[in-house]
Amino acid sequence: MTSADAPTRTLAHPDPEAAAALLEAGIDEGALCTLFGRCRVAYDGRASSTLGPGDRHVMLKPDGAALVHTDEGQQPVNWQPPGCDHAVWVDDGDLVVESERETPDEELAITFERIDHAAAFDVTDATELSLSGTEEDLRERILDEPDLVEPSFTPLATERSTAAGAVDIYGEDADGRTVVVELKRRRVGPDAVGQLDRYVEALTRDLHDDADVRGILVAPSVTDRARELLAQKGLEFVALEPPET
Amino acid sequence: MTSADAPTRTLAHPDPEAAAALLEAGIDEGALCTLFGRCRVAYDGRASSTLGPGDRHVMLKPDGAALVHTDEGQQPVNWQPPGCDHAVWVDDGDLVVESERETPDEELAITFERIDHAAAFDVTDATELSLSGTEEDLRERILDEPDLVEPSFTPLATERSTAAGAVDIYGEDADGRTVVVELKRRRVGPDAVGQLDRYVEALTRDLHDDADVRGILVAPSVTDRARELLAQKGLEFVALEPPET
DNA sequence: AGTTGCATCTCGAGC
DNA sequence: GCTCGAGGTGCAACT
Repeated sequence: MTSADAPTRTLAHPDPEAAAALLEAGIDEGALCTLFGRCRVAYDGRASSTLGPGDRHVMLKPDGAALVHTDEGQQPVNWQPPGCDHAVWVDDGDLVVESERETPDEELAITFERIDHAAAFDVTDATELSLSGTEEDLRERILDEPDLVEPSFTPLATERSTAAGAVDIYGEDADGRTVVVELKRRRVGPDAVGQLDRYVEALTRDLHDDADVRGILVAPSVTDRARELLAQKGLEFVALEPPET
Repeated sequence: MTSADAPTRTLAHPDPEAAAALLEAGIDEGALCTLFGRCRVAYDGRASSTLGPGDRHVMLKPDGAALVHTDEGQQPVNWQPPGCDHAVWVDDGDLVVESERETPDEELAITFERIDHAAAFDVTDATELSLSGTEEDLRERILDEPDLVEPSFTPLATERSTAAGAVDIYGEDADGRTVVVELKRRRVGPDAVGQLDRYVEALTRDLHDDADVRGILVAPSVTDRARELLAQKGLEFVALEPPET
């Protein structure tokens, strides 16, 4: 492991200048950089926020993302999306990390009054995540075995576009009636009913032949309120989960 | 800074046993722990996923959250929510980090074949984020100055409950007609129209006096499709943003 | 514990 | 670039 590769560089309790040098080099080289220490954070863009002094972990990604994590929560307390430009400097003895973008105009500024740790990691990761149990898996399950929706259900198209958007599965029932199927990988609430209702209304309008269009919500389960809404709208529910594999 | 405090402990290129010892101690003491190195990841719970070998940054929080970050994206490629139990051991020469919870039963397993860096940070952060530009700010703006919705609009309640859920602002117009206002802090699409429509229908039903209920969507702007849906449903739109401060 | 809706949601696909 | 909907969404408030 030669220093020319310099795959990982760390500094314990660096002064602001040393930390800034490490970060600048790391950002320049496409490294993933981290900081830990006591800092204040200010954000302004789609909204605005300020955060007083506290110990936090900061990550700067080579794609321009920035993350500020406290000791709690899965979500960062402050962040900046990929595509931002990171900049670092020393202001009045404090290390300042700024990450900004345009469209929308957003800026995140982190001011460290104490730096416990700084690091730059060379990172390569071409591997893609393999995920199962998604809505797409549920769709494939139904296309494989349409009777799971109801006997003699016939899928005719997926992602069929309507004036209200694309419906998950478009098909017809044993009597030749048009059926709109909306899929959800998990238990559904009122929003999913509204979505299905929009599609059914749009399709009824599109077909303009007064033939009633059936709407079926397919999900593992429904909340009470969603079930009431379904009844009100004359829509149906079929309990079905994505396959386990 | 004494070793009894041990506020920050780091290891460069530790062997699996040393890393495991650091992590175990850090988890035990409520420290925020990080790892960087080449690893594989497997998740099983609400869905299932696998991720082949690659360089990633792993964070274990004292509240039980776990985050696996690659070089790209704001979101972790794998994670575990707060409330999980972290466990660490060495298996066949590899460091294994596992984080699991029940309700729902979920498990995340990270296997390191190379460890570049391990750290444990003592972290305290009582500071709360101050955020502005939210939907609540928009609501307060309207309650302060109801004419922003329309002249002589009178708010009567916020979060008024209906059979379809709580409406943002419930009030009446200059003619005494019931008005339902749905607020959005940013540009709205079809989903927001569906939401407003649900509330208007529920309230019309609740009041059961055939007095028509007006529905007004208040947001910075609307998409074309949402505008069409509003027209179809006989709902209205008022352009208004959250205050800048 | 379950439900509901907001979020600086993020992210990807389609247009 | 915008739009739309999925997401292992997370998250807080409320029941």
